[in-house]
Amino acid sequence: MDHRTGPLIVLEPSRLAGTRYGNRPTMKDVAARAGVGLKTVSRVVNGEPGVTPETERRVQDAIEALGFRRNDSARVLRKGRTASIGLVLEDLADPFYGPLSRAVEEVARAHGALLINGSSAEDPEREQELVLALCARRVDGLVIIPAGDDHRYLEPELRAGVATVFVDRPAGRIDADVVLSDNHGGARDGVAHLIAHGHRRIGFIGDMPRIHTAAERLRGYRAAMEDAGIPVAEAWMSLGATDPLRVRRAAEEMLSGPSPVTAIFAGNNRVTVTVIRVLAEQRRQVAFVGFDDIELADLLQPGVTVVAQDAAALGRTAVERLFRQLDGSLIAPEKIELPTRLITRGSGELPPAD
Amino acid sequence: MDHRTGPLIVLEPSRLAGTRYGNRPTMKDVAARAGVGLKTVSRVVNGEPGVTPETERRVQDAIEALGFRRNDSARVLRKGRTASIGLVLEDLADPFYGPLSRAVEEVARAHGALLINGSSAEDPEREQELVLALCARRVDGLVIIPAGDDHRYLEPELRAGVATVFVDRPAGRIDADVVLSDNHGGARDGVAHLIAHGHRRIGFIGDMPRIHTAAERLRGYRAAMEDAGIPVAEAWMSLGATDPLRVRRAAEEMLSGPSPVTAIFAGNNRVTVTVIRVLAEQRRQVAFVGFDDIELADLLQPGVTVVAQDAAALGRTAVERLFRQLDGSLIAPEKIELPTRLITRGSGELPPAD
DNA sequence: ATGAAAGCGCTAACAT
DNA sequence: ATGTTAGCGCTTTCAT
Repeated sequence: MDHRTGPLIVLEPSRLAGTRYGNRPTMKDVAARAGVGLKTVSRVVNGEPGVTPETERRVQDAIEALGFRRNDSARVLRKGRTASIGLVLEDLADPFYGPLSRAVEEVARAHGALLINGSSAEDPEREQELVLALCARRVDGLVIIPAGDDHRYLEPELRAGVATVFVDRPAGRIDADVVLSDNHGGARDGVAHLIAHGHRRIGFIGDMPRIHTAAERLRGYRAAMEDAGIPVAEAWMSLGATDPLRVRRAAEEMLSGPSPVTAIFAGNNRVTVTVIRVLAEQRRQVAFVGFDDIELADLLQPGVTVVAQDAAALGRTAVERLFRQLDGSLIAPEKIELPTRLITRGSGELPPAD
Repeated sequence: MDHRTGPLIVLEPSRLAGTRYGNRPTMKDVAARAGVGLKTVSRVVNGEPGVTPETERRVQDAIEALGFRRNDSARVLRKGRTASIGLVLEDLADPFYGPLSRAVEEVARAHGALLINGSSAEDPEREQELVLALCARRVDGLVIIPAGDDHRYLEPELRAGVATVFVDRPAGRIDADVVLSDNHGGARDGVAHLIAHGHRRIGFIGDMPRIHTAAERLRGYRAAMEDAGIPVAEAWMSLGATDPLRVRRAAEEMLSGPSPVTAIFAGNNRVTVTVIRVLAEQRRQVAFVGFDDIELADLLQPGVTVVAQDAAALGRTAVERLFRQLDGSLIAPEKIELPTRLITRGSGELPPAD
């Protein structure tokens, strides 16, 4: 993927045929009906002073009679601010992003801004497409959970003043605000927890290695193993897509053979749900720790020990920083790392089976 | 809440100070730099024919040199279509809405439209605020999971041609497209399932009665009981907020006393997670069926029997209908009801404890 | 207190 | 093949 401006027509109205706004009334229409000037209508609509109560009433009546609603497209064009921010994430349906989106929306709302939301489906080109479409709409700011690792295409936008914060994963090849979880430390703690409970043959199953969080968590795994002086076998590590088939195969492989792993560390919540299914089918007890908390983790037998990150805090921190960029109270880009928390529920405290 | 036009300033840019677009280059700037006319730039940017390759290259170079990005606000103002649709739901963080949002986004994307997303937090006023803000931005269409029960405030918008589809719950006091699950039938089937397994004292815990789905599911419960000739005690039914404390108390009450319920039917996924926790603490085995499927329901002991609805299909059906409204191939509003599916996993097949 | 005129950046319609 | 003009609906500026 290059970062040329390229064909600018990213998202086209396509089949959206039809009449312009279905002939909506404008301020001009309201003015005519109320027998006042256009500017007076504008004053009333925007609650500006300088209108007698009597005039105001006439205008309000006209507004209601016509079903007038201010056209914010025109307003935005004139004012230069859209009061909207864009959120680009990987998949709206992933439960990890639910609380994050909500946190972003809440803060945006508090600042009077709307949220435009899009999924990259973990595809760097689609991420770029989306981000540029949002920029074309002149969103005031962007919260990006990046799929790609080269964001130089954003340089003109940053220069033009689009507030931008990257979340969950760092920006690539540009200098920008970033809010992350302590992926390395969290994974290291989780694996160290397994080691402390007597495990030495520990498997790691994670997402695709090009994803920053996956790579960092793997590093954390390696660090914990090295700290304990345990040499890591290649067969204990499996990175790749998080679809159930791939993960299942990876887990089953680690659990078979002459010296199977006695514990598994899962790199994210999608991996966790599949690994737990596989472990439930095993005769032998296998210890487990997963990155990301999941709903009902406490009710499974055994309870699922996890390294939890605070998705809502990630979103909140990011968007708060974004609005501070917008009001000019922020100078240099920064990297913020939020701590993770080990929650012990049973699965991570099982002893080795052999 | 009235449905007057009211103060139109719903979401204001507030503290979003700053310069207009940070002085972004316009087509005029590009034209000047490339030494061509404004319209030629427009042609290049929009991939229209009638530009020699040589001229096109000059324009492209100028675009890159200046970091130009078309201002879609201006474009929208001229064209009358925003190529965006609004999705108003209850809570972005509720796992039920994840797949629904994603389905809406996917179809929107296929039609070249962006998604603007907002949560009503189950507050009718906030719903109206959001919807009207979206209308002011001239979204081409709205997908609404309504919190309120009076949508007459939308009449001017509908007349103006804003495509609108209600999902999960019906529209109130206006004639509009609606896509629902078969809440009544699903609940009736779920409760009948419990009855078939020998239960007679069955509790129902649901969401607030003013929410359509909650009321319908309660009706389904009553229907099943009546079909079986079982008189329903008031103490067996509890409707209210879905916060864990309220639900816990309701469940514990039904399970205590001289003749406790032997089975519980939960009205939605939020209720389910709490009731399952309560049941896990009971000495006695209590049968359970919940409305909405939940992740890992198959791995709990016993597996959780549910009446599943297809959230993605709800979203997809709704937004597809919306685009058919937009391209004019739709005439009268319709009510579409999608079937639910009973998934037996164990908890619903337990016999009565007494 | 009210209004007229200019112009935000783009596209449509019409020249050349 | 390319450019000119008008105007989308609003806000800004400046008169009255």
